Amino acid sequence: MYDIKWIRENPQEFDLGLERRGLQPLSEQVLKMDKDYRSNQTALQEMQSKRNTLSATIGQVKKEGGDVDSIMREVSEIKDKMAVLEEDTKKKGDEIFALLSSLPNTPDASIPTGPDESANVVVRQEGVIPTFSFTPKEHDELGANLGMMDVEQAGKISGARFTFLKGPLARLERALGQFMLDTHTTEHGYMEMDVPLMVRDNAAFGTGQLPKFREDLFQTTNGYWLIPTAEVSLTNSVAGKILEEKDLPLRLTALTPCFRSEAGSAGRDTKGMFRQHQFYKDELVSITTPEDSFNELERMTKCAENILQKLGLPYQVVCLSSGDMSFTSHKTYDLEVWLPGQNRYREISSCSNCGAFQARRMDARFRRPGEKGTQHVHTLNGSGVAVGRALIAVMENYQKEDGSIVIPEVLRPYMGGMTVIKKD
RNA sequence: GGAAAGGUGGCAGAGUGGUCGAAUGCGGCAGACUCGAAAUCUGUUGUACAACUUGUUUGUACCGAGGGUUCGAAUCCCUCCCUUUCCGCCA
Repeated sequence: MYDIKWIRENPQEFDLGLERRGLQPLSEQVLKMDKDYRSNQTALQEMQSKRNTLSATIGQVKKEGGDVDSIMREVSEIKDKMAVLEEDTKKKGDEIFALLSSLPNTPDASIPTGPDESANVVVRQEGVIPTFSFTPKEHDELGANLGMMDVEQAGKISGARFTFLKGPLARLERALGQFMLDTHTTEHGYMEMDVPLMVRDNAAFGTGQLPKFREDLFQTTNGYWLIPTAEVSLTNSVAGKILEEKDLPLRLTALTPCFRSEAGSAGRDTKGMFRQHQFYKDELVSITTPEDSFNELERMTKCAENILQKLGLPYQVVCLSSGDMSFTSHKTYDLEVWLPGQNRYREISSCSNCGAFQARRMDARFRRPGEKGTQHVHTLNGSGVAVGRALIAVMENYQKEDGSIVIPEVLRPYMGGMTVIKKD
């Protein structure tokens, strides 16, 4: 959500941001709407002021036993005019709000401009891509051969994009989630949170899923939205609040299931459990001051990277281009993990600085000591990391020729000391 | 799900149609007293938007949310949300 005052002061910057997003300039239209709205508002306020004064006079005169008929008639006339103006003003205000809330965040000056992922820039690559003396298999084949992954049966009871995991493989997924959560809370200073998985409209609006992306979400029969990421609940934990500067940054993490309809991705990644309607993800959220948010983005990305490093998974960090970034983001780094079975890097995490974009939508503010008024906080979110995809990455990177999977050192304590998963 | 009582400023808590943005207490901030602190005393203390003469200015809105009644609503009416208590059900 844009700050209308900022648009008034930086119309050309506003248009440039839209252009980099592949959209038409709008500043002229927005400023015209804004001007009309404000002149309406001023006229309306003058009427309200007059009405208030006259009404107060009525009270006064009545007390003194005077005659109030003529004043009441006067107020009546004002009221009639007000009703019309009021309606028009509300309409104008709603139109501006609807337009502004449908526009994506401005891309930061530091990120590449481009229409889509082709313009993304690889920032760095870490880890060693493993070599195999055999042709490495994809995770779904490995899982099926082990007898621990059943997509077919899941399809029978739930349809496409669901999976059963069994035995040690199910435990490995749980181990990954616990390992991530423990690492973020004990080493990275994040506070563990347990959050609602179902939210109302206003929360989904706050983080930017609504109104534009409702078709990507699942909704219950009584109107709740299933969270597509814990970002929704974690970030909205400060919705409507005025925080103290000394309490920032807030660093929050939660391990939750995520629910996505995957409406726009029919036919993509249909094999195995790469793209599911339901998956676990450890989410990181930071609430910061405006001056700290860019440093926090670097820090958050490192926290997510640390998980992949500890797991011994090779990956690259990609700075997303203006055309590939999500709706709410100001700057985004994706972490792409190496998948030997697919022989390429695939997204496993996305860390974004949303600036004040979400904070304005949910009215999350902070106060500086000694300063009057409030400012919106900056919000950041990142996957730290997607658990289902981490499972895939571990399976494919740690596979042996006989189809067994070596368990990474850091996960063994979570696996009761088990070192390898093999068919029994 | 049934019944009842409620939702007021950072917190507690008055206010049931007319200078109520809202008493009072606590907290916060500033000052006095003090070598300093505590106690005490004095003052001050919400948010957002708009306007212009950009000011310790003026106006408007905000007492859970949205509607309504009225010349005038924190106060009356309707709908919704939330909280608490009791009952029922339940992991």
